Amino acid sequence: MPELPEVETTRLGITPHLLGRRISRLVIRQPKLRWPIPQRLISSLPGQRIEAIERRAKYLLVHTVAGSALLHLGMSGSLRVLDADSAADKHDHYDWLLDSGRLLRFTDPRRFGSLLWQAAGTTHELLARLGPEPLSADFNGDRLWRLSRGRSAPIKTFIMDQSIVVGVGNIYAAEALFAAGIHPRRKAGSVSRERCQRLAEAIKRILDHAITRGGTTLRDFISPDGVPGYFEQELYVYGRAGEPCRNCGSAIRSISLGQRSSFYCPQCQH
DNA sequence: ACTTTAGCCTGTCGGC
DNA sequence: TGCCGACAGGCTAAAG
Repeated sequence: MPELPEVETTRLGITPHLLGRRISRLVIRQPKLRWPIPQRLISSLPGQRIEAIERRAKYLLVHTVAGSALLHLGMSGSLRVLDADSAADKHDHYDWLLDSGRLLRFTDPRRFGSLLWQAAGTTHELLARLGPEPLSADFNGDRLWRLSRGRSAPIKTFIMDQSIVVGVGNIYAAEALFAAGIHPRRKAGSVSRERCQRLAEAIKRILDHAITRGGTTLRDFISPDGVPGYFEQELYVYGRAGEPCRNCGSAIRSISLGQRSSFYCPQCQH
């Protein structure tokens, strides 16, 4: 479910409920997520006060003086803030009880999400090799062009590589390539400097816009406030196989790249 | 050094 | 109605 805009929407939704609150207790019903919830977190987090909430790639970092909890939503995860007496459902894997009388609850049917611990002053291994944030100045067309030289991987696979740029998942990769007029299967190394520029700009514009629209609602994405995202209505190619291109009317095609479905317009993308 | 594949899980949907 | 395979928004680790 969640790509960068959904994670950012989640961050914005939970922050006012969490900031400055103390975590009184953890309730863990299912410790086996993408990785097991570390014992270090279980012993360190209770009693801590939440100092800040940051997003890095698709991770949410909840900072305390002892260290930071890293929360990842995986494919199907979501976070909500509820009253402390709210009954837990089948896929509600952990709760953080807060001193406000509310709780932060993680729900994730597929259990690809994670809850990890980063001790104060250290960087978790999973964050250590991440590429730049797509919305930062560190990520730009020149960098994309430079890193892609000599690379034979499809450009779509390339921009979904978290060491190149973070936060670009299947939906937004497809949309950005459409906006830049680039065929998803084109070798990354054969994309010109000018088109790398356009692609980087498209990634920024589309992600930024999706955040302002509250993320994309597909299947069951609901922001922490219960408001669905509205970006779905603005998709040009993702999930539109056989439907007419909004630009030229050609039928949108679907192909498989690296076991992920990819959508593109055969007329507008080369 | 890069690219590809397998795998972590469950739910849903379409076809028969 | 039920069974079965295909597929789903992420990402890492291992294999090639």
